[in-house]
Amino acid sequence: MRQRTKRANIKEVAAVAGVSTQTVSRVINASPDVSQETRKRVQEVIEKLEYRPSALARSLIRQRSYTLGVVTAGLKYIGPSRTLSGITVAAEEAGYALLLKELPHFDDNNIEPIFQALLSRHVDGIIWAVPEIGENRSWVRQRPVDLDIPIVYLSMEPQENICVVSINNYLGGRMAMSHLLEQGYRTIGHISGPLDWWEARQRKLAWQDGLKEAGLKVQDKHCSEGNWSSASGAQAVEKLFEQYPDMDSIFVANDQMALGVLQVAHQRGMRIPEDIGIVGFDNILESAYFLPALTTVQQDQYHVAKIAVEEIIKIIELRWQGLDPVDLQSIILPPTLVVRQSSLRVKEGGQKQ
Amino acid sequence: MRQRTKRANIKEVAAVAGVSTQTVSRVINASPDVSQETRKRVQEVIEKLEYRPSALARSLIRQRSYTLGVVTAGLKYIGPSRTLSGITVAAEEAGYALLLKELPHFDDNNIEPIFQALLSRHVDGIIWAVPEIGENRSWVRQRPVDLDIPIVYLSMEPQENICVVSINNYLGGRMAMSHLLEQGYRTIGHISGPLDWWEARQRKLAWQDGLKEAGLKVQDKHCSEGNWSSASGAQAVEKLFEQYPDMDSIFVANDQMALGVLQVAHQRGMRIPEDIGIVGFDNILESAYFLPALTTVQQDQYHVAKIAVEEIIKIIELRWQGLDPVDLQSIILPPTLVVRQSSLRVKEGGQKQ
DNA sequence: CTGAAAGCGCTAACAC
DNA sequence: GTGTTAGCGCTTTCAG
Repeated sequence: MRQRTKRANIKEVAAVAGVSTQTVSRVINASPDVSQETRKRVQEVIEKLEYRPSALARSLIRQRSYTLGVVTAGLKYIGPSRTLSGITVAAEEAGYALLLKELPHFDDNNIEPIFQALLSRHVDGIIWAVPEIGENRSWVRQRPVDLDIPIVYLSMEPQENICVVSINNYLGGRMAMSHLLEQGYRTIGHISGPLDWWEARQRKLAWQDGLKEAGLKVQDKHCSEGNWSSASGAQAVEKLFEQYPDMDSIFVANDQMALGVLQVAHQRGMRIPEDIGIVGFDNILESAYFLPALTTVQQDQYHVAKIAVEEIIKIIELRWQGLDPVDLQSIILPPTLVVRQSSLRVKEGGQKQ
Repeated sequence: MRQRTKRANIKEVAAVAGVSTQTVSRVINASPDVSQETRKRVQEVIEKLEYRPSALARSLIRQRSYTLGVVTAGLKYIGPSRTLSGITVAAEEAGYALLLKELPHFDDNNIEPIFQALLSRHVDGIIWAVPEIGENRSWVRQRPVDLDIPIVYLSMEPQENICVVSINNYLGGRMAMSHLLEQGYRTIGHISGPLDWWEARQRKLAWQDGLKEAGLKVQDKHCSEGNWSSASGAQAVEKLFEQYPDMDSIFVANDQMALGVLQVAHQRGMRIPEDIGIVGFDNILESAYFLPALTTVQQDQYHVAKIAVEEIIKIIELRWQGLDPVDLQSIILPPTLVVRQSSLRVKEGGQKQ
């Protein structure tokens, strides 16, 4: 019933055009060594037959697939999916296809099948977009050594001779702290992410160092650990109010937890930012509409992703030319602070509140 | 410096094991026609050489890649990425790899390059996970006809002889309306999504029909159109308060816009759910932590995705066996209502508020 | 049970 | 400029 036409291949085009497959190959690869007439004739046949070269066959013979493997985790959360979106945009721009794998858990360490699936499909490189958590990087020093393709890592502690592209989480935390201090807050608590996450540790460290440098004391009970969710933020802040009654502000390690904090503060009848100042991290789309609008540290995941794709392609190109880049460099990008009402205690002159 | 070992191929394995490549092929494909000893010897060599078959070469000769193309859009938003996550899980389970393409815009109609990129890499099927908007489906009746692989569509109006897997948006809207009516609300407004979205139209229709069936009147000025963002929700509700001062509740077409609504209502000193009841749609993770917690319609995107992957694989298998499924069926799944404080005006006995 | 030959769709290296 | 030969890594006949 349904008419399905099989896609034409290079042989058919060659036969119809009355040339060899090699000549067709030259035409589709824009080789200069073809006469005008031949080129035109072949192109017409290509049009007529709607011939499209097989990327698969090309990959096999060229030993180059123009495909990147992307390994991610927690796509149902907004951070990882924003990153992935940045990767798709950058890859499209660079003319690369994307083979996607999602780990079932953030701390999955069963990476062998992932690598095999990707390698058996001849990806030219891998972008490891899973955040560093616990021991889920234990393989990094071993695995890539016998790999003949490059890997670029996102969101992990930079190491010797691997390429990491990441936001500077520590700097972001310091920016949040400086802002709170400028606003006159002095007893600043912290709600951290899960401390087996590298990013969570970086942000917490910034809180500690920020206080220390301001000559303020840091105590364990001034910090509470959440799991990034709004629920955990609500729970953590309850605990913090108990352990640290004098607290006048909180640096919360992400926006979702900050949302939970806002809810609890509201229930307790606390005014924000007067009674308690709040700064989040991430700048998710909704944070401008929290009550009150949330001050937060913005990570430009699009930019990170773009750089990561460009970096890996650069390495692929170099290797292809036989030039192995001797020292792989990590790239750490600065975040930006987005000031909104939740922390704006000092009303400045022209300051839009 | 760095030692990179090229991956072994089937020839090397055959040579080392002292057999032909076909025998190796039989072993890796678990064919029964190999003697125990030969099999064992070959397997040992495979281990030693860490041989892994090339999926690429296999795809070429078998004309089957065990790879699905996924086309998505708006990955930076939570809906599309939850869907994608469901697809990755289901595909992994089924042993299929995923080639990912993201359209630059939701209403992109330049689909030819997308198809070519996917087809040239020999995907076995395509999951079109872009919501139906405006004319971005104009190609559906044409394009797939001359395609020799199946397509399954998500989030679109079911049509003859194509396979759509979707949540029943209309039913979800009706559930929201029934709930509000049960709670005694009578003057129910609606904030719709952009009406060029099929899903937005379905939800609005449910609002209209819900009112009509309850014997209540429907007026244009009782509805305002947003663009799914919190900002637009805030704007839409301002307009609605003006146009419909008697309004006692609002069915908002998604949770993000509902967040904007909550903010405006709060600023106006309105109590929720007493002065105004709010129901959202989507059940995003944060909605349980809005102020107050948001009643909403839950879409199980994981389930939709799982069904979609299973369906497409079923069709692929059938075609592979030469049995073209004559009539492609669409599958429409029911959502569920999640009741929270924002709409709970009637305090029942055992009802947890 | 095993192997030889052919070929999936394309391109590299060489002839002419 | 163009065609021929060989082969990427694998599987599918078909002999034996």
